Amino acid sequence: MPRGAPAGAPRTAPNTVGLVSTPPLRRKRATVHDVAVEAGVSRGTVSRVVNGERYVSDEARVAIEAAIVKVGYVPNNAARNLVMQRTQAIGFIVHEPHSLFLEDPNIGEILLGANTALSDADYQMACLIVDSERDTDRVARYLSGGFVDGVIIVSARQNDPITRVVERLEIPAAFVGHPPDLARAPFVGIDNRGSARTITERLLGTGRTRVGMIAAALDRDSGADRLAGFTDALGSRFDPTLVERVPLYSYAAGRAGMHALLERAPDVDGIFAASDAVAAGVLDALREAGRSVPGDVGVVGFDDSAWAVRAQPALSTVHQPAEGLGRAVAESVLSQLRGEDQPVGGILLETPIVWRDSA
Amino acid sequence: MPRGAPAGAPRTAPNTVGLVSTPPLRRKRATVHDVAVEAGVSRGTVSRVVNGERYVSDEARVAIEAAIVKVGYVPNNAARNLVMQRTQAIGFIVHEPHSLFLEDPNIGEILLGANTALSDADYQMACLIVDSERDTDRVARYLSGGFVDGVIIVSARQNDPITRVVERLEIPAAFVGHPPDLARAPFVGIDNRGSARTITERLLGTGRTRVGMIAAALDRDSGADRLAGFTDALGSRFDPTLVERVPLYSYAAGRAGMHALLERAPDVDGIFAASDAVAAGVLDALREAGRSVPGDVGVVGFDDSAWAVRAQPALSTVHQPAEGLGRAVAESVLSQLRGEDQPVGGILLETPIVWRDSA
DNA sequence: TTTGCTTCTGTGAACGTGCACAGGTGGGCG
DNA sequence: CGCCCACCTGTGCACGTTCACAGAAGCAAA
Repeated sequence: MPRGAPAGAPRTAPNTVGLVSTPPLRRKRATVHDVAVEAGVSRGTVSRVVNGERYVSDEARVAIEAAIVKVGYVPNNAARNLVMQRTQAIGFIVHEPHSLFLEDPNIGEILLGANTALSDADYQMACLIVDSERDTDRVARYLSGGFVDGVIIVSARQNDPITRVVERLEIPAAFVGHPPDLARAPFVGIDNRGSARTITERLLGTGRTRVGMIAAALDRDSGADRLAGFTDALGSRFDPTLVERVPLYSYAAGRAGMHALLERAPDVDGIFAASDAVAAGVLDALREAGRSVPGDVGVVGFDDSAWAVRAQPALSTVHQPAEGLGRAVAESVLSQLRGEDQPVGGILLETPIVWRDSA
Repeated sequence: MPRGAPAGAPRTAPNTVGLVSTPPLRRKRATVHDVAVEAGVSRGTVSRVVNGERYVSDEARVAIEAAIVKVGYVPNNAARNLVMQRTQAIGFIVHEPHSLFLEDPNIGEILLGANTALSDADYQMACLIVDSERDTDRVARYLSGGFVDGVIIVSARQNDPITRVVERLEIPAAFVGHPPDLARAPFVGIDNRGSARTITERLLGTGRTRVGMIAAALDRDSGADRLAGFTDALGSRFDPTLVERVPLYSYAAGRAGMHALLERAPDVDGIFAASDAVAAGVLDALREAGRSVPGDVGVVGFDDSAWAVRAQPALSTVHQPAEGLGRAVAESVLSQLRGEDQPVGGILLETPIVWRDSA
């Protein structure tokens, strides 16, 4: 990528030197033509230098590079986009209510990671947050309008109308998390099932014998996979009565779920919570029931979010590399744009376990 | 006059009819020219209809509108931006470490609000997160490159180099929070001082006699103003030994600060924490020191973030209309772009007090 | 009839790029 | 010498839009 170096000397007006005072309006930006005149070459040669093509003499190259810094040339994106038939923008689609967008720390980190990768590649990120039905229409129209070259989709639902639009338009796309109804779309994610199995095994390793789970969001692949991993780890010791299902990855759901589970199985001595927020609710429920953690009950969470360090005691949990996910999903879209063929089956990132005080 | 437009018949490819099967590549988007042909008018008239200008006959208008939906015309942004000399993008600059960007709930909400207002006005938002020195250079170069028509700046520091660049380039800009070194820049914010005074008065109204403050981020106007409001409320009763200063609006800083304050003044019975995150740290520190809340000590926070409802007990706090701030700051930039003159002195939004259980 | 004004329409010229193509040089090889 | 090829350069066109301008039609007033 050519980087326009910051201008050194201030430019004088290109037109005739005269007495007419230049009005202090918008000073015009230097174009490739100005650079060509300054360097004594043609537009085409400047273009070749700017885009790093072959077949330019060293003499011309140094003259042009000097001219570029002298006139302070920066390529005009609109003109370039027009002729190249692209927009140099990637849509970042989040299909969540606004409130969850804020409460879920992962989304913010994914956004950050994606933004970093995109801006490194001189792409812009267009945030499209889908909350209401109205938003769905708006985003669908936006996508059809060709305002973006590709899209990143976070937390798509089953039968998501947005996914349909993307599919129909054949826009390069990549998902965070596995979209169940689109087998062929590239995605990045973590091994929810394997990670859940591993941390459950660690929890079992502390000598617990009655280990239960607060399972959440079973309509998502992440929720279902975490439950599956839990089941894997327990093997023949698995007891379905020790699993409490709650709808959302939330503090409130975790607290309510734990109360319900304690009612049913007071002898439980270990809990795998489907997320850190759920685990925070579990901790409070246990405290309200007079159980100590990790003395009476060991608790582990999932995500390694701000909840984890903030909880009391601090949570043992699975670290989710959210920023890395964002970076990876952006790279995937960028790679498609470059016309490279994609790895089948998606990419799974590592999820180290962080062991703290709660188990 | 639409002269015998072949309405109805499907359009064949413009090139020679032959046996060469059209490759299933990118289908070309309809242009203003296609619409003109379809409606039997000229490009200029179509342009006038699209941009809602005067001097178009009703006859032509309906024909063009029908043609637009028929061929599925969407204006090409790159072409429009090229000729209009604009980018239709607004930079959203956050000068914070990545970690704080995530921990501070306000920033996410401000982003959301700004994004809503911007996309309603058909503007794109380009997120520019300044963390390292390297980022500063990158963003400065980006701004100089003319990639945005205006900027929104969140939490600028004193002597911020980014602010300098914006100033020099004379890009339309608006700040969230008052930038101390730029008297003339439009900004939106809240009345930190007044709000701090009000909630401190409420706290005093519960009968507390030894009320202290954990003051944070005194290098920002928000931090300094909150301390000033606290001082205002106490008047002659103000005791400087009851103020503990911490660097950041963070949980950890709040907890450490409260421990330090308790060491110095064990008889404190009320605390105004500079933010909810700080207040959450204060609550934990008090619990660790064996004090009950609100029994022994009343605690109030600031922000009404997710921390507030999540804390135990739930925090009494000042509600910060973060989404509204985002919307307002975006409107300010948009208004400048329209060439309207700006209200001097900035805009302050209302900050209702939310009274919960912690005081 | 001429003149002037308003309303409406079409046309050519930008805007700043990238790319295809033509053309020019010089050297190696038959 | 003639030919081909690799290297280098300049020119014209296209991308899709907006805008300024010219011009036509209709009408009212001189």
